[in-house]
Amino acid sequence: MARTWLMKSEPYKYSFDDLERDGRTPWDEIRNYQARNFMRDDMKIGDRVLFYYSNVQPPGVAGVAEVCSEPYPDETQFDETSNYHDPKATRDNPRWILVDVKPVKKLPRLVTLQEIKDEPKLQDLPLVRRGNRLSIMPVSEADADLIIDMANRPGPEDA
DNA sequence: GCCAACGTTGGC
DNA sequence: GCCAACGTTGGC
Repeated sequence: MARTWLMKSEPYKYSFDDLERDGRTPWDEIRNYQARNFMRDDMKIGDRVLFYYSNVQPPGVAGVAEVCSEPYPDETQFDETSNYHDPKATRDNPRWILVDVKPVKKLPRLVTLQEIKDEPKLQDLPLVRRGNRLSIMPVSEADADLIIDMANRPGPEDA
């Protein structure tokens, strides 16, 4: 049974438009064990992904993507010139594992964090809970469906 | 730019 | 294995 995930990206580094241009991308540079474990242990090809814009004004969900590879090592951990180089990682014993993601559809508009906070049905989303710093988190099918649905309705500022 | 809330590191 | 110090995330 396919699941849904929310994955954060800073759009000035990598946006949904970039993903559409590239066709697919390795979800690299994740250096958090919990986020890695989701990719390594729980994600399956075909799982749905909500592509979330963080660290911008306003933050929110911009598009739908899909997991499109088995887990494999993040190349940036082996690159000594990268900020994400991990001296303790080796080819035989890689520490950071990722999956590839491909675009499905850009949402008609951004569903903002504020809207998600204002929606009573979405209060169980890890995103709106205190101290959420996870860059990858599971989302229930119902919550994901609702967020996608919200993108097809007018935003609060259009009301 | 600030800072709260977290995760990680390393000395002990 | 504890925990203080430090670094990072990310909304505001």
